[in-house]
Order: sequence, then structure tokens, then C-alpha cells
Amino acid sequence: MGILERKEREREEMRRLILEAAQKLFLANGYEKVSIRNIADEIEYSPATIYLYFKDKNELFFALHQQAFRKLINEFAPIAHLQKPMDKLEEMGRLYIRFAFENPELFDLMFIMNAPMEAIECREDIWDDGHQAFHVLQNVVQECIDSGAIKHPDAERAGLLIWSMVHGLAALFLRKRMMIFGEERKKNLMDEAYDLFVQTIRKGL
Amino acid sequence: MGILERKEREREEMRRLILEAAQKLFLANGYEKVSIRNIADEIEYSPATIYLYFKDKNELFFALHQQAFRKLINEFAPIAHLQKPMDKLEEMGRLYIRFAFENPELFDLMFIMNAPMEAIECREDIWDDGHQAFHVLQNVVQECIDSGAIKHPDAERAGLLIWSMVHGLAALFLRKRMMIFGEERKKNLMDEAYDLFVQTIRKGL
DNA sequence: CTTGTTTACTGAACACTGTTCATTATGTTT
DNA sequence: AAACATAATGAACAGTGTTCAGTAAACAAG
Repeated sequence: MGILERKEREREEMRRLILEAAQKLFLANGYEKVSIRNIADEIEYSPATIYLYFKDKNELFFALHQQAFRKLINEFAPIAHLQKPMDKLEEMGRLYIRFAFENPELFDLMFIMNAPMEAIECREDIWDDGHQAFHVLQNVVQECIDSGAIKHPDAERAGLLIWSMVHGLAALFLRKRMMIFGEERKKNLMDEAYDLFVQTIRKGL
Repeated sequence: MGILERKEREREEMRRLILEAAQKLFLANGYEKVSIRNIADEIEYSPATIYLYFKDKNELFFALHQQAFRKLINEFAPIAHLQKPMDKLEEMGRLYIRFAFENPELFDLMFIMNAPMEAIECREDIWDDGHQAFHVLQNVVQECIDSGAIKHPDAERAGLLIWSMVHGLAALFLRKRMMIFGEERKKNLMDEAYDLFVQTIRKGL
């Protein structure tokens, strides 16, 4: 009965093909400017075919969103080589911000856009990637607590505080809300603000 | 020559009418689900008429964006009655988050959506409302520095740090990224994280 | 090998979208 | 009253996400 398995393989292969084309076009032209028809053209299939593999555009976004999370978690890997927990935390924040700068479209999909979350509405248990990524952070925070570098005892709470701060910095920048600081000042100001953040939590958290 | 003035008044009145209808529909149905045609129907004019008063949809968004900033700045007014600068800062953060919860669509427009910023691309000097709102924060931070409550000497840098933190918290919540914490836990966790934030900057900033 | 059946795919359509523009209707000036 | 300026519009353009009846190919059974 290898035939059903082959069908399943072909189905999986087709999903991969669609996602690859979608990713390529999105990264090249931005989400706003890519339509289902563009993606269909890229893979040389009819637009209707895409709907045989994804319920709607949001589900396609969610699939890419999952891939992007895997990429981010991979980029966090090098922190394991650092000795001091607090250094790990500091480096994680920097990696988060660097990821946002180098992959603005992916970052958008992962943390800002509504579309991917609308695909899993009312199924909060399903969002494994988010869970996983936050746990990487939470574990490092726990290490900081265990080593006495962070005094506050709740790693989840402290983790959210740290995530929010770093995310806020990246999100305000990417969504052009730092225009108020001027074109060449804003990048420096971000680095300075991040340094100040690290300094502050080392002292007070 | 009162006739030109009347024309100008009528023009201003029409802009107001459009913005009012747009605001009403957006708040009722969300930005995604309201079209220029819907707005035109609401005011009983042709869609093309709207383009006589606004260059495009982004410019309409930007006009609403300006109004929303005025509203936020107004909501900050009560902090003036507080004595201690640090209490002012704490309350401002809470007001920012409350504003985000009570006016998610406006918050979106002001700090998350791309559309309004695309209307003023390359004209960074023009975005007065953003400047003004940040200055309200920066002034309070300066008071904190002057009174010795905050040790770090740069109010702009510290202001951005604080804005980013509070904004991150609100933005992650509104864009449903706190789903990972569970439906009923997330609201509490936010409050806890904000308390921890206040505690941390009181100690370490 | 010829049936019948399941599956994969598509063309065309539906109901929208933002935006433009020639044409009409209205108000103002000479 | 005739000439002009302005405001408003209907209709169109080129696109959007999505659905669905119909077709063609792959498979299973006789």
C-alpha cells in the first residue's frame, strides 16, 4: 500500500512548493504586494489549486509564521556557549533585535501581523512555536534567578518584562514610530536604549 | 470677500464629515472591513468625492491618527496633579496601557499600522503629534532625573526605554501574542509584569 | 484491456477593493 | 444672460480573495 504514502509525500511536496514560492515573493515584494494569483503564477499552477492545500491566505501566513519561528530559535542557539546566564540574556535580546532588522518581514509575521493569529483563533493550545520560543527565554531567565543575578523569583513574569521591552524597541522601529528622533539618530538611540535596559535589569531586576 | 472663507469652511466641514463617518465605521467594524465605498455610503456621497478631500486612503488614516494622538495626550492630563515625578511616570504607563485596551483600533493606528506613516513618508519633520506625545513623557522623565529618582542623566534615552517597555506589553497583547500564556492568565500576567517593571526602574534606572 | 470511480486541477465567475477621469450639475463672476 | 470655475458623480480599470462546476488524469475492479 505504498501508494497512499506516495500521495501523502506528493501532497507534502506541493505544500512545500507553495510555501517556498510564497516566502520568496513576500520577502522580495512585501506582504501587501503579493497576491494568491502571484504565488500561483510563480509555481505555474492555477490560483484555485492553492486552496486545495491551504484553507485560506491566513493559513498560508500561519505556515510561514511557523517556519520563521524555527529560524529564530535556531539563531538563539549560539547563546548556549556563553557561561554567565546574564550574558546569555543580554545576547538573546541583541539577537532578537538583530533578527528583526535583518528579517523585517519574518518578524512582522511572527509578532505583529494579525493574519497568522487569525488562522488559529480559538485554538490557543496549537501555537507550539510561540510557546517554545518563549521557553528558551524563560529558561535563561530561570538560570539568572538560580545564579542570583536576578532577584525576582518569577521567571515567567520577568521573562515577559524582558520580551516586552526588547520587542517594543524593535516594533516601534520597524513600524517607523522612531521617525520622531531623526533619521540618523534613531539607530544609535536604539542601541543606547538597549544598553541602558541591560544595565537597568542587571541592577534592579 | 467672505465667499472664499465660506468655501474654506465648507471644505473643512466636509473633511470633518468624512473623518467622522470613517472613524465611526472603523471603530465599529475594524479597519480591514471598511472600504472607501462604505464611508461614501455612510455620508451619502459618491466614493470619488472622498478623493477630492483626501489624496488616498493612507492620508485619511493619517488624519484619524492625528486626532487619536490628541485624545491620548488629553488622557495624560491628570498626571499633572500628582506630586512625585516617579508616580507621574508610573501613572503615565498605566494610562498608555489602559488607552490601548479601551481604544485598540486607535492604538493600532497610532503605533502599529503602516498606513498612516506611509502618508508622510520622507517628511519626518511633519509628524508633530508623535513628537508632542513623546515630549510629554520626556518631560516627566526629566523631572525624575532632576529629583534624583532616576540616576541616568539622558531623558531621551530613558524615555525611549520606558516607552518601548510599555508599548511592547500593550502591542504583544493586542496582537494576540500572549495567547501562549492562556486566556485568563494573560491579563493578570500583564499587570504583574508592569508592576515588576515599575519596581525595576525605581531600583535600577 | 475496458470499465467505473476517485482524485487533482482549472477557467470562469462572484463580490469585492482603491483609484481615476470624462462628464454633468451647480454656483459664481462678468 | 453668457462665460467660467468648481463640486460631484457614474462608470470604468485593474486588481483582490475565494468558490465551484466541469475536465482530465490516475487508479481499482471486473
